[in-house]
Amino acid sequence: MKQDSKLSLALHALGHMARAPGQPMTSDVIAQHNATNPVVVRRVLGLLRDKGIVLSEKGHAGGWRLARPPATITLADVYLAIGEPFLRPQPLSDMPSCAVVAAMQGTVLAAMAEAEAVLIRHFTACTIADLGAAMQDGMQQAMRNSL
Amino acid sequence: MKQDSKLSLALHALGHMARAPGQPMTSDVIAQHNATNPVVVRRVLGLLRDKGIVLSEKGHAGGWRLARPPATITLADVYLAIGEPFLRPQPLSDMPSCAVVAAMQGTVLAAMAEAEAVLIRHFTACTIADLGAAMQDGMQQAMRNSL
DNA sequence: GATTCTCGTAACTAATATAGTTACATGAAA
DNA sequence: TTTCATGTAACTATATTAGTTACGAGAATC
Repeated sequence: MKQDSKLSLALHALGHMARAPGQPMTSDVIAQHNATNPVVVRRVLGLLRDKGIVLSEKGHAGGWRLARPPATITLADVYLAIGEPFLRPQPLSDMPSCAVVAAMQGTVLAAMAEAEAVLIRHFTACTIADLGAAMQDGMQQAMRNSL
Repeated sequence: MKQDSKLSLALHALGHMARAPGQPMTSDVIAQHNATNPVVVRRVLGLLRDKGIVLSEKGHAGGWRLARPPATITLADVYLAIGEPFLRPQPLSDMPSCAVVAAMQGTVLAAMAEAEAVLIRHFTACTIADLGAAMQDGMQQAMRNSL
């Protein structure tokens, strides 16, 4: 797989679920869509379950489905549920022994925090329903190739 | 060392150079300031040299020094010279086979690009001279502990 | 000229993070 | 009872990054 894999895996799965809410998808099917392993899928979607974004059910006709209407789930919800922010402002040392380091940290951390805020603001403006809707829109071409 | 180590190593070194422009610092001294190895320092500062930010000289009284006045070197210059952006918007696949993936990529990449732009805008507003100046300002406490 | 100091760089090792895999337990429906 | 699905631990594989060793080359000093 690739980098940012958790977020893209999650969004991909949720986008499909948004097209058929209530109908469960198995880890196996999702794994095939993403060319990865069912266990990896469970690990990632487990994070979303902990945040009340999806539900999982065992046994026959079990699998994963949305816990809420797709229009109420934003990309920000998913991004934050994954818990691996792109920008992670963390001081190199809590008590910098050197003033240059302290000045540097302050500036860099502030810039990172603001960039992360911009990221989340964008993600808040987009819902899972929007992702699912993309398939109905003028993208029949891609739709034909999709699983 | 830690993550973001190249940028912090570079800014730390440049901050010190800004205090005594023209006076070279050796890789060894810089390495000690950062609890790392002289070779690592040369690798990082070599990137800055390629971008005309610092100069290196061999032999006696050699070492590293600023190639330009500290007030003309912004954090953005350094950040870009390092070549390891915090946000690296890169498509997971150039020709997504699934419309959900395509929609997701578009949204996520756009958000990342904007966040990166915010980051660079902040970094452009701060120069190496500002970092060096932090030592003169009301931080004598930390200054006493610094090398 | 020989020595010493410094960077330049290749090659290797170590540490870390991430993803992938195997294996097995648990629960639910057929 | 069988089958299907998740839950999770433990291990392996891979990639990235930093650290290290070693040695070459240039420049100043002795």
